[in-house]
Amino acid sequence: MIDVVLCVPSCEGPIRKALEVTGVTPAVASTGRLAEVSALEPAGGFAGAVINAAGFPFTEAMNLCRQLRHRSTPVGPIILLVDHYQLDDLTFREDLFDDFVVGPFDVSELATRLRHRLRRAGNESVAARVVHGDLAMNLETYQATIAGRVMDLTYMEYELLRFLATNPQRVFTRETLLSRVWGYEYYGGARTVDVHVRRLRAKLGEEHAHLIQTVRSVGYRFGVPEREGGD
Amino acid sequence: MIDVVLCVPSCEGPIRKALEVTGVTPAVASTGRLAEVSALEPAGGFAGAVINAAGFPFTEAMNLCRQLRHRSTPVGPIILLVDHYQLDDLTFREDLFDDFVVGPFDVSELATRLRHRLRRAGNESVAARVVHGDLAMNLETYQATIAGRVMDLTYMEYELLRFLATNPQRVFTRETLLSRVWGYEYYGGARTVDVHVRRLRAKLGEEHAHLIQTVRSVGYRFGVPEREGGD
DNA sequence: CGTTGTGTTAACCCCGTGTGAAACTCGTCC
DNA sequence: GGACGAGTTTCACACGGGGTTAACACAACG
Repeated sequence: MIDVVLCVPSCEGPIRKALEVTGVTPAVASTGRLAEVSALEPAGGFAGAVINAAGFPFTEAMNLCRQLRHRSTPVGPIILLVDHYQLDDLTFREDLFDDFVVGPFDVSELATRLRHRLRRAGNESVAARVVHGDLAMNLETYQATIAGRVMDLTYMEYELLRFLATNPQRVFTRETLLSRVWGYEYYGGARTVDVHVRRLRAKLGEEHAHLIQTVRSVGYRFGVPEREGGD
Repeated sequence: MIDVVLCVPSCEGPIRKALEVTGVTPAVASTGRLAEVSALEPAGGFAGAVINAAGFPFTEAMNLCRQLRHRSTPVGPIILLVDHYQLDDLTFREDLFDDFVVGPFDVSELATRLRHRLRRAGNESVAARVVHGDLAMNLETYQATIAGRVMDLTYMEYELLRFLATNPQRVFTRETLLSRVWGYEYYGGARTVDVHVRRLRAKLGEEHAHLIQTVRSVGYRFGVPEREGGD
């Protein structure tokens, strides 16, 4: 399951970067009205919220915090982005938020705080992922699932599939794959790639084997087959 | 009653100012040895701790955090002072501290965080137990049980198992484990991890040995090898 | 002193990986 | 259309390197 973090009123620059690094998906609510927020909410609720009180009337931000806290389905940790001059306003409002960052916002600090709060809230599944159709690869657990079934991949198989899946629809020659997946100074036969593709297709299973397509006399491509000539 | 906050290794400049503003009394421990710390402790225990990891060997600071957390009379919130380049080192150590400030240290931010954590203290508690399947670890008494049976773990075994169990499903390289569990940079000796894993597996017993899985040419992972949240 | 915990070294074992050859498929040329 | 060849799939096997294991060295502690 992918964690969704509420962002108000926007998710630009360092904020988006920090969310990416942490491995969570932003849901942007520009106004911060409860109705708008609720419409964005995933089934399991938000994993957390990042509220930029610096680009927002401060009392509105506080109201939003209060409302989020009082909902029936509770939101995860609330992180406030504030300017330095707003620090005093936080006093006696400690219960409305869980952490805060002082601008100018730094990507690593923001990411560290996000991770800190999410993990302290018992959220284990903060992890970078590659998801493409029925295929999901968790980069931190080294596990890949196809249509929910765990694939038991070896190291090289995993690396190859990861490379292909992170560049869907693109065709790679065997030489490119060898240099990018195996290493730049790898010296070996091009047949190696074929065999690994074959093993991957076998583990993907009959119905998903076509996810890796052969482009004759060129190389291999990952993704659902497209119509020829449309690309 | 006056709140006393432990300060390591010193309490100068903005730190002292922030403590004054917040209205708490500092107790300075220059070395951070547990004996020195205990001598300073007031009857009711420390209200919190401010540990300057920037002016301190980082792993020593982490060890101090760990020891403070494991004491019978618990310390209040632990706030870490770090330099920007140390942010990455905080990952996977989220349980050891409650908040942090990135240098150069600003008086108002530090004071705000102190106040925030002190007022929130009691509301949130660090899990004193780690439970994962048949494994239960009591972080205060250093006891671990597997399927009800007490495991007689040594310090390092316990720390390694705790680290793995608090980050289930995630794969760690031997280097990461060495730096995060052992705490210092290691020269050679990656086999050390293997041996400790082997000893842990032996103490887990035949039927639970698989709780620590080997991910070939990557590292080790804790957890049941079942399907993950892929859908 | 013995005991216990911890890290190192080296032998052993096994799995993943790469390779060559055979079988097969597809496109092309006569 | 059939023959041919280039490209691809499939298979079996050998090798090497990573992992496991046991035994040892050494420090800390009583």
